[in-house]
This record gives sequence, C-alpha cells and structure tokens, in this order.
Amino acid sequence: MRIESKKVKDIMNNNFSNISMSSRSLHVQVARSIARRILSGDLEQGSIVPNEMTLCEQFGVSRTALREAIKLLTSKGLLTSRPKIGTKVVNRAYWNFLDPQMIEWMDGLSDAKVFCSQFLGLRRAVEPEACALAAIHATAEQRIELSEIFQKMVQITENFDQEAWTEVDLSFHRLIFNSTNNDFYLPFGNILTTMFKTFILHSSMHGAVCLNEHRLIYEAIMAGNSAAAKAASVDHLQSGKHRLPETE
Amino acid sequence: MRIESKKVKDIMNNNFSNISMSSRSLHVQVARSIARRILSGDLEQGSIVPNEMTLCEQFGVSRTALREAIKLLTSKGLLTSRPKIGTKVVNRAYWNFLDPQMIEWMDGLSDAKVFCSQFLGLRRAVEPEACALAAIHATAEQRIELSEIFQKMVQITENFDQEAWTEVDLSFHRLIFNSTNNDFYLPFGNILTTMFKTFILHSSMHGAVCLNEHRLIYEAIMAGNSAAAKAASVDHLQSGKHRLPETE
DNA sequence: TTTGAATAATTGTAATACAAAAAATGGTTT
DNA sequence: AAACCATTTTTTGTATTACAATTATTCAAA
Repeated sequence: MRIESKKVKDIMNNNFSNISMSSRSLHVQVARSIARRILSGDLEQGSIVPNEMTLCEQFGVSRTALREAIKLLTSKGLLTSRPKIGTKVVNRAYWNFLDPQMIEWMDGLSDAKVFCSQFLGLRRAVEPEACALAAIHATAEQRIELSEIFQKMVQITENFDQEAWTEVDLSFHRLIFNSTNNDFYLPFGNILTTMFKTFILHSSMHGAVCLNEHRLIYEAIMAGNSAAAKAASVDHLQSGKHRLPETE
Repeated sequence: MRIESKKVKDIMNNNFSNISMSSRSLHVQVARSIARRILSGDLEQGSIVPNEMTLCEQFGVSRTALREAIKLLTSKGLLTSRPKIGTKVVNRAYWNFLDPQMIEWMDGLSDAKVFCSQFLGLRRAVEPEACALAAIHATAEQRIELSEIFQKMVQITENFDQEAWTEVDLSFHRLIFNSTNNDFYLPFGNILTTMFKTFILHSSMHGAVCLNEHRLIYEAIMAGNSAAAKAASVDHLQSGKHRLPETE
C-alpha cells in the first residue's frame, strides 16, 4: 500500500493544505498585488486609490473579486473605504505587520537583511519570556511532545540534513510559544515560521553548537526553571552570527 | 467661528474616523457574530460551518455580504474555505490574537481578568525592549514629541482627570513603540490601545507615583540610555497592582 | 454669509447565473 | 473482488446587473 504521508498528515491535522494555499483564489492575488503597491510606497499613505470600477478594469476582474480583495486589505489595516469618498490608504502606524500574510507580501520589497534584523529585534524581546513562561505553564502533554521533538533534533544532528533540521527547529520554537498557554504568544509560532519560509533563513552554524543551545533551553523548560530557560534563550538569540537571509 | 475640533483633527490625521468605525457595514456585523461563535468555542475547531446559503438565511443577508464577512474571518486565521468541501474552522494555533479587531471581538467572552493578565504577560516582554530600542533609535522629531507628551502628563497630574490621563498615557506608550523605528513593534501601539478601550483598564494609582514611573522612562529615552529605559519599563510593569479590568 | 435643498460620485448590498473544484457515486474493466 | 474511470453532485469562486445608502459638491435662496 503506497502512502502519501504528507496528505494523510494534513488530514489528521485538520488542515486543508500546509500553508494558506498561497494564491489560488483570484481575490487573494489581487489583494497581494495592491498590498505590495502600498507596502512599497507606490500608493502613498493617505491617498485615495482608484475607484472600484477602475481597479476592476486594471486587474481585469469582476467587482465581486476586487471587493473581496479590498476587504482583505482593510482587515490588515492597509485600507479603509467610505461611500462617495473612496478607498484610502491608511497611515503606516495602523498596518498589521504581525500578520503572517503581510509578512509574505513584504518579500522582495524592503531590504531583506534589514527586515530580518528588525524581526530579530522583536524575537529577542518575546522569545526569552516565552521560554520562561513555558517552563512554568507547559502541560504534561506539551513537555512530552517537547522531549520527542528534541529527540528528533539529536537524531538529525547526527547526520545533518539542512531541510529536516529547519523543520524540526521551527516545530521546537512553535511548541514553546504554544506551551506558554498564553493566547498572545500563540501567533508568534506562525510569524516565525512565515519569516523562515519567505526569507529563507539559514542558521550558519550546523550541528553541535546549535544543538547544545537548544539543549539548554529544553532542559531548563523541562526542569521548570524559568530563569534558566530565559537565560538560555537570550544566549541562543544573542549569538548574532546566525539567522541571516540567504540572499547575497 | 465655531470649531468641531475632533472632526478637523481627524481630517488632519487622514483618518476617516477615530477607530475602525466599529460596525457600520453589514458584513462586519456578520463577521463579528460568527467570530464570537468561534472564539467562544460554540463552533468547534476543525468543524465545517453551514454552507453559504444557509448562513445567508440565518443572518438574513445576501451572499455578497456573507462572503465578505467570511473573507474577513479568513484573513484573521479563523476560517478557511474550499469548493465542494465547505468552510472550516481552523485550529486555534492559527488564530491571529495580535489583531486589534480580534481583541475587540473577545469582549465579554473569556474572563476579562485572565485575558488582561495574559496580555500583561506579553507586555512585560515587549515593552521594556521597545523602550530600550526607542532610547537608541528615536529620531529628533520623536524625542521632541515625547517631551511634549510628557509635559501634558505633568499638567494633567496637577489636577487629575482620569479620561484625559488615559488618553495621554496611551499616546505616550504608542509613541515609544513608533520610536523603535522597527516595523514589528508598530502594531503594539494599536494593540495596547484596543486592550485599554475594550477592557476598560484603570491604573489604580493616580498622579504622583505613576507620573514618576513615566518620568524615569522618559528621561532614560531622552538620554539615549537604553539599559535604564528598559529597567524603568520593567519596573513600571512589574508593580503588578495596576491595570486590572474595571468590571468586578 | 449662511443656510438648505438638489445633485452626483462612490461604496454598500442584493439577486442571479454560471464556472471551477473536488468528493461521492456507480458502472466497467482487470 | 479490486482497481480504475467517467459521471454526478455539492459547494465555493467569479461575473454581471441593479439598486440602496452615504456624503461631498454644487447651486440657489434667504
């Protein structure tokens, strides 16, 4: 019996497809296109974008599709509409940069290096505290899962495979955010994953060193030692050599 | 000449109305209603919600409006749709709790006390680091604006007015997030504001003490002393007495 | 100058029709 | 019986048209 393990796993996880199925639907494609015009500064903050019919013609889509695209962008804080006035680009201060789809849309617009180091600037704030909270609040099941994941890390390190390691690394950090059992930390799992997948981040250090850093975090959380978990995470993120974008 | 200062100011700021104009449009009302069913657990994760025509009848709206509502919820990570299958509630791990509109929708669902203390759990991670970054990266204009805002705080403290103080307090913290000049910190200004407006948070300590805490943050940032700014912020947020929900 | 009614431009909502995707069905072949 | 393939069926996706609601603009009147 041949197995399509990925598909089966997706079904088990109640996911339709791994990620947000990229851009199958028309309105998402249109939204992405407009979003990038806004994010790049092509459409200026505070300016009124062309009216719906004009945009329909520009993109060659129906008003239905276009309006759904605009609703999507409104939801991200990029646009706001009113009858008779039109649809306006809102001030940058209201853009939801913490939305994974927004992050995908940034791909190739701003300097990836800058963008990633900015992200690291947030990660350094959030993740150590997440580790500290996880050490305290992780459930029994979550601790079991964490040890299973760390086991995998050890195995992969033995004969190193970049892709497999990225996968398990992400699931490691994602589980930590989940293990805070704090709703406000949950989204960072997706944000981190999206950052990795769109700006292909490689940890320049393979194997031993990196595994050791993870081991320190892992053991501190398992021991319920929040201070140690936090310190280990700070150390992990401060060794500023790694996690630079692959390009250039 | 009579002045409608608020409206004039809104026009100056390029805002259509102060906040996201709540629920003027039909599709937002529908979205809110469905969102609350999901957030409350009434609609279970992984389950398929009724098909579009059924929902149209339930809400008494057209398919156009209903679909725009669903697109909004999809954008927040709550739903995902596919032809022939239907629209499914996605796993909680993918919900964007860092979206201001999502936070509004939580009002009255979960225990406000728990929710607010969870938020404080994130704030304690993010805000001290934001202060540290602001101390380093704030522009000249931002430093000027910060001192103006602090001036206002002093004035308001002299004859205390709760509402006015909340207003200026929020603008103080918002400006700090902006002054990091880091895209990923920007959204926290809106998140903080939304948390305050929907879960009416009162700082139990008025006047002098609180002003002093802000002064320490303010002076450290102005001096460019990131370590001191961070420490002052930690202190400000650790005095765990304040910022509890008003209800009960 | 101010007021107020008419106008016009744009988004908001509705209704209908058809296209596309994909599971489910059932019959055919191996 | 098992595998395969075309057919059917269900649901969302897109297009089109029409009309309602909102509100800036215009222009006339007081």
